[in-house]
Amino acid sequence: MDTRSLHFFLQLSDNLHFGRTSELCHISPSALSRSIKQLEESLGVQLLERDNRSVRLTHQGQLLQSYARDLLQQWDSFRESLLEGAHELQGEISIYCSVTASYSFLHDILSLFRREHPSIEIVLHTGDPAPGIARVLAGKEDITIAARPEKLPQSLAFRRITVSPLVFISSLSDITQQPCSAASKEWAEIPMILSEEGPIRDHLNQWFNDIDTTPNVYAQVAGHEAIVSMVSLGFGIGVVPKIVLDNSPLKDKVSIMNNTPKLPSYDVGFCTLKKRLKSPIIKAFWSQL
Amino acid sequence: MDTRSLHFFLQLSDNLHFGRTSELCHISPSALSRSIKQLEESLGVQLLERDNRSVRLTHQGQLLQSYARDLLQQWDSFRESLLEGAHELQGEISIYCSVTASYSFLHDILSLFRREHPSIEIVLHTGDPAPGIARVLAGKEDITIAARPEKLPQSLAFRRITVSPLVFISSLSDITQQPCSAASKEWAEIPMILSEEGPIRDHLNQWFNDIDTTPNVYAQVAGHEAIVSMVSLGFGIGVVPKIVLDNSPLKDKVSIMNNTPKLPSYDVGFCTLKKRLKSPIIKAFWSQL
DNA sequence: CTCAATGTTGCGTAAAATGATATATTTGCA
DNA sequence: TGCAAATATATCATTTTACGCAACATTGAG
Repeated sequence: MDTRSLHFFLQLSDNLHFGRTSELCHISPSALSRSIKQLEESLGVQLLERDNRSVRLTHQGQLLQSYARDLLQQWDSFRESLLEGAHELQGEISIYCSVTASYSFLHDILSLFRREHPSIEIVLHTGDPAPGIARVLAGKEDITIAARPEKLPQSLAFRRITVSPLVFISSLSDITQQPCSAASKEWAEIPMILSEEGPIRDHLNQWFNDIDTTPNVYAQVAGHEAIVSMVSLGFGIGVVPKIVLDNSPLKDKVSIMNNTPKLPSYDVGFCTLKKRLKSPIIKAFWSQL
Repeated sequence: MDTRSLHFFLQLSDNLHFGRTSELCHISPSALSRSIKQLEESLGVQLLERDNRSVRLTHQGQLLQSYARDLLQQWDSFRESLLEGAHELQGEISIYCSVTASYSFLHDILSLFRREHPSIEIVLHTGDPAPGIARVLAGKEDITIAARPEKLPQSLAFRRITVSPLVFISSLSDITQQPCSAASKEWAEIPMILSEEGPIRDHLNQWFNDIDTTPNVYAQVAGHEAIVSMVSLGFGIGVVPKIVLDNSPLKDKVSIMNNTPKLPSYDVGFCTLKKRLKSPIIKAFWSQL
């Protein structure tokens, strides 16, 4: 079945005349005759009773007439609705980031994006940003907000949002001595609250290595917010990007330590697969950053 | 749009893999690729985002997926219903005859026909049988019950039901003298109630011509039943087929006259266009007679 | 860095559709 | 009764379209 044949049939069923119909359809009479015959064969029923002088619809022909009318009309409507919808981008975009990021950067960006592309649904997952890049690589998410890793896979596109220094934090009420220089061996004794994985953990491992010390890991947690929480309770010293602290309701409960050597800065930004940028939806989001 | 392309698209949208889909559809990958591309062009929207490694549906693709599923399923259902309906004859058959005919012959025939072909609708028009044949010739009716005319047009098929003598009838209470022989000149005085047209009128004209008389026409009416009615009221003498009298509730109010010369018999039967017998519905009716 | 996987494109061939013409049949008219 | 017009269909040469094979471009994995 194709729409062309149905159009021919409809036209023919209206004026019941092969010659006139073939002119209206801009085909030769023989082509029309064959088209109808073929339609009848594909359906297995006779649609028209032909006489050398007249043409009339059979019962099945009448049924097809009304059915085909509906079908074609609905198909046209559907096609139009597709085209209308094509003018504005539609679809879904999934974003993975930390709670902090969703509060700080993402809110403004999403509200702007929503205004520009109201038909794109945004699926937001929050959690520990450390596995964000892995999730993007695995295709589980379109975009993540994450720290730029040491070596960015070539398949990834990265757009920096901000640079935030990594800071050591300790509880205000903590009576533990605060080491200030790399020479101090007291680091080995101080309980540390660290990320399980991710660039920060890598940096810290390097940092401890530089001062020839092995950290005394009190707890490994997932999520920067949890680190702040545990530090504020006096469980130990933690390391978080300063921006996490700025957005934390517990920021008054902890203090920033001024250690040397400094940790590298936390390069935070959007991250997606380069090939996903070919998708108009992702591209629209990306180009708005 | 044709159903084949839609089937391809549906299969592809399910497993999102050109290679596997092309095998399932028994076509080459290139044919599949081109078919989808063509579908996209005909709709004016992109249905799938292709990557050399993956395929995913766009928003419009998802819309088409659900639409096409419905469309194809409904089309299949419709096709089946057409085929089911094709086993038994369906349609309409229009019959024109006199009230008498519908009472006498038609009832039994129609009840049998109805039992054999319950899906054929019967449209019954009753009236003066004289114009019946003209109506059939004009295509206004499929079948009529009528007297066989002197010269039957070649395009008509005729199947006799019965032969009924034409009889003169007069009112029982009528005091007018009843002429019994052709010699009588009194015919010219007797008021006659005649059909407007039709074979009976032709026969009567001939009959009066044979006895060298011109009828005194009191009334020209349409419909045999009306003649009986007027005769019974004593308005004059009429001529009707005997079968009309047999089926008339007024048959006790009139008497049959025994005149000479006799009128020819009324050859009554079914009549239809020969070419209409090619229609299975008409043929079914005809072959049942 | 090479290899395998995958969608797409070029090209030659096969199939299908098309239009012009011829044909069979019927209707209308002289 | 016979002839011309009308009409759907069969036939055949031509054009258009679809198809499959092979080659290609791109990408991801080991």
